[in-house]
Amino acid sequence: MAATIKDIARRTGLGLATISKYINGGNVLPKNREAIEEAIQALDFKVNETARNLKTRHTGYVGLLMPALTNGFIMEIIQQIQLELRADGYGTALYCAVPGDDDIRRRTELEAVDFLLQKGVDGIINLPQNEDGVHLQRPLELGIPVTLIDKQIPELADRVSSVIIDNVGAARTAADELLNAGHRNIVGFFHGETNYTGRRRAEGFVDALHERGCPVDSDRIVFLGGARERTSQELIREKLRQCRPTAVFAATSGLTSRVMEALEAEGFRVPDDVSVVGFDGVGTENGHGVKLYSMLQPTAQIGSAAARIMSEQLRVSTGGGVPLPQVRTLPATLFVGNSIKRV
Amino acid sequence: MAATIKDIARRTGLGLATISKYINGGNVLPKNREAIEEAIQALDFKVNETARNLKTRHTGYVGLLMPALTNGFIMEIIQQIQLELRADGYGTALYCAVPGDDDIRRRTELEAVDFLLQKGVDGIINLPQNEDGVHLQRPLELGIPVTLIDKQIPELADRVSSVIIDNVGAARTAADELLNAGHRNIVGFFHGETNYTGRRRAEGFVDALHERGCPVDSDRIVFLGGARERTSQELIREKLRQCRPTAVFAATSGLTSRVMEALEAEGFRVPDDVSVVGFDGVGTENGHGVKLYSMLQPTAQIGSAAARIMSEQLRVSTGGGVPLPQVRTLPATLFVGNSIKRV
DNA sequence: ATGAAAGCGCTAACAA
DNA sequence: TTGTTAGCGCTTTCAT
Repeated sequence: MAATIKDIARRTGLGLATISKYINGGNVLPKNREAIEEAIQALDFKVNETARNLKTRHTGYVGLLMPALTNGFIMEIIQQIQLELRADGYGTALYCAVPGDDDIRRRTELEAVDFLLQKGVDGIINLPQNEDGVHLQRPLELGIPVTLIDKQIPELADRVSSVIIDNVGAARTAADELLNAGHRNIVGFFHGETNYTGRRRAEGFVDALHERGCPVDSDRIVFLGGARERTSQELIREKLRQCRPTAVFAATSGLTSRVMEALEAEGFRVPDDVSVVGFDGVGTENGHGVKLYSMLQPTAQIGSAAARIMSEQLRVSTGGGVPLPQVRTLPATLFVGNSIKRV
Repeated sequence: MAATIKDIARRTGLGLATISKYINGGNVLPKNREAIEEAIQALDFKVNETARNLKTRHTGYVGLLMPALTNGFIMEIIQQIQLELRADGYGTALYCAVPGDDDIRRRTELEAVDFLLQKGVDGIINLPQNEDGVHLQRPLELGIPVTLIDKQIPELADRVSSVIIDNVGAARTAADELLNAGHRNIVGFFHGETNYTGRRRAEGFVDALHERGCPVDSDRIVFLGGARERTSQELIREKLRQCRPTAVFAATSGLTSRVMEALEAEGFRVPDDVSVVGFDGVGTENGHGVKLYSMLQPTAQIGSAAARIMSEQLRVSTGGGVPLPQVRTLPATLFVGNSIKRV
């Protein structure tokens, strides 16, 4: 049986309250401090967090609610978050959704929140699927802090913090790179017209074209829906045949792979026939000479910022202070490959 | 304030024990059952797991102790494990180590166990870095079940279960494929001579060569150490220059990438100059015509088996029965690419 | 600075 | 089957 503070109290002849106080960093007479420390050593005492939690109504866990673990972006963020939460003493209760179409992902996210609430997490870090934030109503009502990753939810802007990248700027940079190389027939592939990041990136893409006086053809702004890989592959190929672009921008890691496949299937060579800028580092280090230009998201910093904000909110909700919801916007960076040809 | 069983008791006029019994699936008179259900609905009652845990000495969390989240293999296993643990009502307390050399990884794994123990997990699923299992002594003494992934620990064979793949068979399959294509000058790259999976795969590789009467040149069995990427890249290139192999086998996802880079740097074309079989699906879908042959590990099944075994152990440690440590060996499968040329 | 005592919400004897 | 009661290990007033 593990030792309890009762054992420490007995061994030192002190009262429970004194032991408890010491453990929690309170002031204790030097000689008592020594006695307690000795006893803790001798009995190998560790506080029972469950008992403490019952009293304090905390659990020491932060729920990390993410989409299915299917790409490096999510993976790196998770790695960083759990690392930093741990440094602050928090455990990471991981909840990755099942893969599926938009609708499934949204629905499972509701269950996810129930599960995490039932487990009693102190806070939730979430890369949301429900972009209206319905799933966060209950946690918020219960006073459980929420930090968003990758997306903002306007309806909740005054109650939750967000860590996002400058999507508009990222897409703009990508487009600029292509424009600078002289391209005018550029097709941009975006993920989901109803998707926050998809919309923002399309926005930046269009902005850049406008600014440079490049005619914006709505036919060349392509939104592809959810996880219907089969279909989107077809759509990409169709679009390539139809537009015969000299350059393409893929605004997502998944789209980057699919676009590359489609290009190959349609007989486009990179960069001779078509220049490419991708996303999230897909194709930047294949061993075949071609290294894709890519917009790289600062995953470690995103995770880091999210964990830090969460810790802060948690500290605040314990002590005093005001938990101002904040928005951290981080820049994406351009990976310079060799997949762009001047024309 | 959330409702407690006390509230339910008051509202129904029943005793605490009856409510508790009902909640835990005990027999209750039909009319009482209805009353309780009604009250639960009305008061939106949810059991306080912390309080329950304090009493039952469980936490409902399984610690998932993994190396740094740096590749798809680990990612897919984590995805599956947390999915299945959840289905059994368990939360997943994720602990991914910091990246680093072997020594750092081993040391951080010790801290990891401390952390998880302190958080009070009911069981630990672990892809071990300390191949002697020192880090698992304490959990085992405390009666906390442990399930290993990817590696076995002989010293602990009678106390922990393992889920592994048939490493010997996988390497043998890879080598056979190369041998069948007529290759005799084959170099195999393995991860760490002191590494469990590295050794097993080398074993299978050598076995296959032997069986086919192919001379086994110890120069062509190359072990590369930890995370010193810079150096191992150099070593690979040296080896390629020295042996001028017509075929290579890379026994790890990381090695597959590095070997491909080295081949490119040394001017080997795949498959014209050299045939390649890799691991874990790296390079199987790059968009440039060459699709690497690869040994694919059944990640979902590995995760699934690990979670199932853990659930079983947990159930057993709660109730009766004997938690026989078991070893599940799953086969790897060959992905057929176009990176092998007959000679 | 310290100690006594109450109680967090639940489970599990034990009695009825 | 049901209710009473005694804790699980800790924190926290409130006296001292």
